[in-house]
Amino acid sequence: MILIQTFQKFFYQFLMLYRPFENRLNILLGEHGLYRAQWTVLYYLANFGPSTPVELANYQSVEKPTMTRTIHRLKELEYLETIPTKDKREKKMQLTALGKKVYEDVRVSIDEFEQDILEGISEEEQLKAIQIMKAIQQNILK
Amino acid sequence: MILIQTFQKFFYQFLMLYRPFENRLNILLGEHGLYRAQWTVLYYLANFGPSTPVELANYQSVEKPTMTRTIHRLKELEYLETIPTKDKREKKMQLTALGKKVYEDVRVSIDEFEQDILEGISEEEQLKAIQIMKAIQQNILK
DNA sequence: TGAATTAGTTACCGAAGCTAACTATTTTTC
DNA sequence: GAAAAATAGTTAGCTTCGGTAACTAATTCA
Repeated sequence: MILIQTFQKFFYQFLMLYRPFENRLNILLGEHGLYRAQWTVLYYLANFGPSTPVELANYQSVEKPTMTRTIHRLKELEYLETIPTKDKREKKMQLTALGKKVYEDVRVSIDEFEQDILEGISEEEQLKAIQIMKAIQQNILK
Repeated sequence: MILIQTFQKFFYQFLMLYRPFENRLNILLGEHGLYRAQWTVLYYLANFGPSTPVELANYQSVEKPTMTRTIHRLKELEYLETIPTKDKREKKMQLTALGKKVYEDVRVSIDEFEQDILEGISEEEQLKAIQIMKAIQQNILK
């Protein structure tokens, strides 16, 4: 008789939630010509202000070349622009006016989607879950 | 003044946890010559018993061709075998003895990893989080 | 029994990870 | 202050793992 342990179930459920979430997210973003990786960059810049590729890459746990590519696509779309800094190696990025507008537009659809699938989960529960996920993330990164 | 709403934070944190988790998982699995997609199939068969590719694909929210490929790789490794059924279209899969052994071996490493990164999260909190993730998954799939 | 459905496959494409190796700056060290 | 080390970013090339379209073989339905 095999007993599935709680911690095993936890991560299995985590993976099982990720796939359908990303699927629906990509369909939604696709309507605006965007993908998940691009969206997370827009989100970061909109909420945390101008950043360099290295900051973005570290924050999102991807390698620099991955971030370079994502940023170049967003630049082609003219959603991002570089702002000069003292350090000439750095390329600090910020949203253009167009980028901000697109972010706000997409935000409306995503809000609707996210609120919809959080149906039945109280704000208190959401906050608790955020706290747990943050703690795990920190355990992984430390 | 912009206020980030709780539901936005929830999914942002969800995505932020996924990347480093998958990174570490893939490194761990890599030591055993496996990848995430393969691992989730082994997990399913070990815990839920023999299944068809369609069952696996539906359960994991991927398309049939994606599952075909993952299964073929696991078959090349001789971790899976087909068991005959009445319906000759079906290819019901189960773990071979080798597959079971590999699953158990990898399970030990993964257990250690998962318990490690759940440090500080009580079982009660884990159960609550599982329940929340399941509810969201069902909201997405319905 | 003929039509529709279902299981599985093949071929092909794309997003988004990765490493290795490079250039151009900046910082550190002696 | 010059040489060495470190850091930011890029390019090239690879892999995993998603997807769709189109197909065959078997089963179910009308």
